[in-house]
Amino acid sequence: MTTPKGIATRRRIVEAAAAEIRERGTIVTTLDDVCRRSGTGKSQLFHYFPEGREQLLLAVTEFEAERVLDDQHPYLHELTSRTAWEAWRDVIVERCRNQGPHCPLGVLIADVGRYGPAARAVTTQLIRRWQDAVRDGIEATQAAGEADPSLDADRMAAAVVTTIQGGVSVLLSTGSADHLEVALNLCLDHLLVADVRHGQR
Amino acid sequence: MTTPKGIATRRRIVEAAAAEIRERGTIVTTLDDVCRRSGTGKSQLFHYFPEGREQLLLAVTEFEAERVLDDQHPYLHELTSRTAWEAWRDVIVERCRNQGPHCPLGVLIADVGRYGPAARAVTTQLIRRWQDAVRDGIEATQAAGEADPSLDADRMAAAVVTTIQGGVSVLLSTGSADHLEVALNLCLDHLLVADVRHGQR
DNA sequence: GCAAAAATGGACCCGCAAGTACAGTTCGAT
DNA sequence: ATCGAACTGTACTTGCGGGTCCATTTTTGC
Repeated sequence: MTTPKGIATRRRIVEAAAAEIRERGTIVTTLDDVCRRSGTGKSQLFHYFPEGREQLLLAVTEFEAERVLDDQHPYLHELTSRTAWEAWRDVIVERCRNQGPHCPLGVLIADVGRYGPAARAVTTQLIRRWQDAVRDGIEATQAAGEADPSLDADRMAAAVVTTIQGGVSVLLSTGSADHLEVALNLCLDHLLVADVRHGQR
Repeated sequence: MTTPKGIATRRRIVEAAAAEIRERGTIVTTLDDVCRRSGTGKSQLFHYFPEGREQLLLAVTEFEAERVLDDQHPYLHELTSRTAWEAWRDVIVERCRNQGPHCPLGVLIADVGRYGPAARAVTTQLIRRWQDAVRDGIEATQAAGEADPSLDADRMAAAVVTTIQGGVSVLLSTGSADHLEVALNLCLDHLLVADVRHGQR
């Protein structure tokens, strides 16, 4: 049905679209932009995405969701100590600060995820998967005795994910990642068992 | 320059646009939709908003921001006791749950606030004002001895606002307000001095 | 009452971007 | 080598939505 060449082309289209959307936003990204950037024509685009724009957007959503999870994977799988959590926080904050409004995650949730129910399903699943990974981390940390054992891990994970979402949301509105940092710190303070340092920052 | 009648018309236009946007989203709301709903024609619209769509969007942003703050005002100004905080939380959660994706706040931040720097400035200011109000509440609660006095009120307020944002953001993606509730609960747990009940919910 | 300004109705224009048609080319299996 | 399927290029159509024009009606200040 599809040759390697076809697969490669399709992939190029999705990547181009994802990049374009990340850099300039969903609304302003046109199919011609995508074609230009991927070095293809509309005929290819509609060949691989017969349903047109919406279908492409969905593919981009899935692509970016995978990217986000892959990106987080190495950190999420060693969340067992306070230092690991703080390192993770630093990565997130620093990445958001650098990428600003081009953060894939932000674009994904706040932008792409609202183009039809299919895309929403993908983002919902992304949140779920992410939350699961965080939950595992919390449980591991509790097992290691570094986190408050009385906390419900899944609820705490939900709160963490929500907090990140909020930080990104504020980032998109104000351009500053400070809220993200502050709110995440608060989460960690609440999660990790109190030790010497209990002031801010 | 403008007669009462004109003011009324302008107002109708803004309200119609706001409603349309709340219900169906910014991108899909067309000027003709607004005209139809407000019972006016394009000529009026461009009479009152010579700069066109963008100017209207800005007016809507300001309008909705004011609505949100007015809506919150009665609750925000008596945040002094644990019960008051919990009542406030309930109002927010319940309101979001009912309105679902039509929550003005959510649309405002995640949707409208991204159409041009002017609108973004308005949402930024909204966040700032809201955060200030929450901060006042936190300080009052601390003074009343019901909140952890070692917390930096402004930072805590930032975290609270961020959390709400996140909850709304997740709501828009998944349609569920559960994350909002869980995350807000966690915030309150962290803010209010520990008492008898320390489990979840 | 009456000019001037404000308000309104509705037809019109125009550009853009999504989507289509179709012809031509490359590939891959036999 | 060849035939059919997969792939690609280009030119086109079309609908929609932002924005304009102007003629007409209403309101306001005096």
